[in-house]
Amino acid sequence: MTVNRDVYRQCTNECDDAGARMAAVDLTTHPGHLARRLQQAHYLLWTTMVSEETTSPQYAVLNTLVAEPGLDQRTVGERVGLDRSTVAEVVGRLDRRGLVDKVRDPQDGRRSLLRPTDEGLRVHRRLGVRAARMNQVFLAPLAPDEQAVFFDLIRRVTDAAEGLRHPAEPTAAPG
Amino acid sequence: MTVNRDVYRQCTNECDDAGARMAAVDLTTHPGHLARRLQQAHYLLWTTMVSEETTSPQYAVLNTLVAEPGLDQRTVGERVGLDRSTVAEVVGRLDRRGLVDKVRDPQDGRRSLLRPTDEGLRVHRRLGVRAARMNQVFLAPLAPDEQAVFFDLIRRVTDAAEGLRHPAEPTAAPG
DNA sequence: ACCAGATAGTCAGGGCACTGAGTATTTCAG
DNA sequence: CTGAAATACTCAGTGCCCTGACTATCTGGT
Repeated sequence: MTVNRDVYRQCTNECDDAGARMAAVDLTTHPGHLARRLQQAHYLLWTTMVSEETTSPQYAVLNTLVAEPGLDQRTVGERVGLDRSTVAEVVGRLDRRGLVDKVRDPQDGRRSLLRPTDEGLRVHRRLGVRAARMNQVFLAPLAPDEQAVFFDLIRRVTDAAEGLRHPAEPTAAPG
Repeated sequence: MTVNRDVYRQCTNECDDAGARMAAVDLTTHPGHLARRLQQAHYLLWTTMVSEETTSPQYAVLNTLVAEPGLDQRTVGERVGLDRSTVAEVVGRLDRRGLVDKVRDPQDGRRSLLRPTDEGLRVHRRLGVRAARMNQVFLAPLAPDEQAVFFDLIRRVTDAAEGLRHPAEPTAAPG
């Protein structure tokens, strides 16, 4: 009765009635928005429960180098899911703080070979304990079986999306 | 037989055998790492399928202003989950591109009141369609019931983590 | 009317993340 | 052996994201 299409057309700026609202979307059904919120929530918890100076990506890089000392930057990026530029920044910070050792590969002058220093190993060990604790708190709202589902669903979505970027690795000739 | 503890202690830098590996963790069991990967995967898909110039956070802000024109920055940040500084940046960009209108509140000189421009409404409408398509692609690896679980789990973890930051809003005196 | 505290926004600074251009090095075809 | 392509890295530019310090404004108690 009171609200018809003409009113809807007019009220662009003045009123904030059902007309304007109808055009908007519920962000809580947008996975990207949820992913960002999740990531932020984690960031916050990390800085309070794990470390203020060593960030989660830095720990990821350090962890990779503990697992496989002597990796070059490109491979590290592959392992943790970062592009060359970002890896360079993160490694640069770790290097400046004396947590990793960065040397030119004598065999291949393009590469920088990375390995954790003793201090890097110590930091890695210390943060590992704290990170485990933080993960427990972070995942506390989920039952154990839900946590498994949580991991599975996120991994599947992420892997599929990344697959869209790197279509058909040349393992064999496509049909 | 071949590998014992002594070897483990020595090989800090030279070899990358089981000893070093044992100290490292599997990042795929770290929710924070998965969250970051998920967010990046989404970012990538957004820029290719939705828009190169308007980012997902920008769309989130725009969408909020379409739903509730006349909001101030602080409230927008509350809605989309961003702090004041980030909101200021995002709004600044939207303003510079003429997608939102930013005026001083005559009633309260501290506030900036925001509303989408006509161009902002057009962009919002166009991106909404594309975003919906993108979400379908993004969530395609999950069955419909899994998608519901996906949303539910992420929301619960995120809400709980944010609850840790804002403990006990003063709605009533705690026990 | 006044001043202390709360509130909204800005700014500086640090870190993550990407693209695209440019450099150095290696590799491989001819 | 030589030049083109591939590769590893760096650098510039843009944008998101936070904290902490600062400014301007408003509010409430005296």
